[in-house]
Amino acid sequence: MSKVRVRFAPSPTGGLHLGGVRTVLYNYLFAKKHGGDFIVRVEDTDQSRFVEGAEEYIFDCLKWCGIEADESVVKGGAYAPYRQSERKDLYKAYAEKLVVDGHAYYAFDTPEEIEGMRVQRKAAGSGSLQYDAGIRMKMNNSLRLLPDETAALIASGKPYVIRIKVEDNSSVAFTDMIRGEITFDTNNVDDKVLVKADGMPTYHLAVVVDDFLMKITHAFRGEEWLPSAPVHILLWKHLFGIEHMPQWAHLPLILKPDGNGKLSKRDGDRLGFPVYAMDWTDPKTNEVTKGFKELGFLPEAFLNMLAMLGWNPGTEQEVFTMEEMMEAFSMDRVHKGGAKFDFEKAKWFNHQWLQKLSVVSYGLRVKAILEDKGIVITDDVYFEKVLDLVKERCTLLTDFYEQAGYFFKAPTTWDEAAVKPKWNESKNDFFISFIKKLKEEVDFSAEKIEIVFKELATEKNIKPGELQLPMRVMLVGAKFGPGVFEIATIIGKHATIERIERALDIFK
RNA sequence: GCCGCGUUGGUCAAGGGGUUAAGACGCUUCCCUUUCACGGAAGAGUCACGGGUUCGAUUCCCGUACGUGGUACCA
Repeated sequence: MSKVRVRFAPSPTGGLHLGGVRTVLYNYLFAKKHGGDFIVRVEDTDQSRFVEGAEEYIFDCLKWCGIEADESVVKGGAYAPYRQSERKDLYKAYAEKLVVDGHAYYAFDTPEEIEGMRVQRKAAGSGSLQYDAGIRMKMNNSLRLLPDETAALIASGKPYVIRIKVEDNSSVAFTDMIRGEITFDTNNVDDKVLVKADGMPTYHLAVVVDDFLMKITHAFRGEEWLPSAPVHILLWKHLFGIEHMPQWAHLPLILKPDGNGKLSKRDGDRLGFPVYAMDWTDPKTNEVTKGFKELGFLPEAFLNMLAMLGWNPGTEQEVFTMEEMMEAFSMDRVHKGGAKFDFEKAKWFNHQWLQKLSVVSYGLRVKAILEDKGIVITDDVYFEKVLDLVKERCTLLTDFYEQAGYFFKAPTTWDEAAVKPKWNESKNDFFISFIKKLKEEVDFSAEKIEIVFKELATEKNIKPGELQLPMRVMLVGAKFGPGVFEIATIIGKHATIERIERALDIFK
């Protein structure tokens, strides 16, 4: 068997959606598992939808995911160029060949004429509104026109498209790696446009030509392409021979968590979770759409979560490294049905991965986030102590700031509602005495502080429990976080005393 | 409308003619913790429906329902 070659073929029209990343992943896993090549080909044949910066953004996302293409517009390769707009002239020749062989034809119909045909067919009660065998001999195309007329029309500069001629009363079948045998009746397949009036190929022609030229062996794409598969198969048959066609797999869709339908960017905005891999700024409106990266996801967790959304190894393992995924992945274990996206589960994956991270790696990532918030780490020993204590409390990288911010900045607001209602003179006394004792204390370990605290509480005849919450609020500002005495020992004697004194002013 | 694809707890899912129908997320309760998380334990919750085939169907077949995708000179 020839070397496995797969491709991801995005259109540079905006942010990179979850489903797109998953398609990348499955392609990549499959390629690497079989020692093959992963190619990224940019499908920019629709100039009207082209968005500035989208292509670069897609590659940034891949980079963040740690996925590098073996061949692409940035990397180059033996089959360059990898941008379809730069391959424009190539496609036309294949379409012309199809015309010569009788598998395609020139069509001069204007959009209005086509629309008119649809209205008429509908009025006549036809089930089909397609441009197909049932109607094409009534349309303005080279099938109906005399050769001279066609030639004259083309020579006159009349805009035209090239359409595939789909034979009726036939069937086309192929084997999908996920779904098995799929058959289509050609009566339901219309004469799709292959070359547009502007000379650009449509997706249908371009994928087939490029997959052939780039020697693609396996083609994986979203399920939304299934209905147009017969067109592609027919093209393969007419142009290159069905035996050279790649093996297809149509991946299940990722659905919105609530209600019905495919997950869209709008669902993320509405339900408060990201849909794009990274922040995407629309160049026209400057509107920013949140990405998983900026929200505090680890790429490993993001990919892991995506892998499990539609694929399952059949074991109980859920947390996978890229290497483990490559090992375990197989296309026949990909689900047929779409899966609803669950942000809670996504966060669970991130938590798992965060805990797997080494202190060094965790620290590096967290530092960057803190710096964005204006906290610069100067004391690494101190930082590591904090990290060790707070590490497991974070689900997202960005949680670290709220979970540990008080280690770097004294609180400026306090949860007074949690303290004041039960605050009294004797508690105030306790803390004043406590400060005194702390000042004398040389051993400022958590254990020692706790002993001092509890002894003093007993002496003053107050339950330690009633004092711990106020103490926590004094040090943290709120009622969360690790053990109070551990916090105290880390921030140190000076800061502990200072924070208690400060809060005492507020509480009284 | 027409065509394609799909349907195991709320969600992701394993399984597959005879099982107490895995596991995970979420949820509830308890333990840990005089905070909040984490962690540990327990619990509730399911084979869309109707016909076949079969000794037996959640599993196979056929319908129905529902969902989803396509039906563009978009990808």
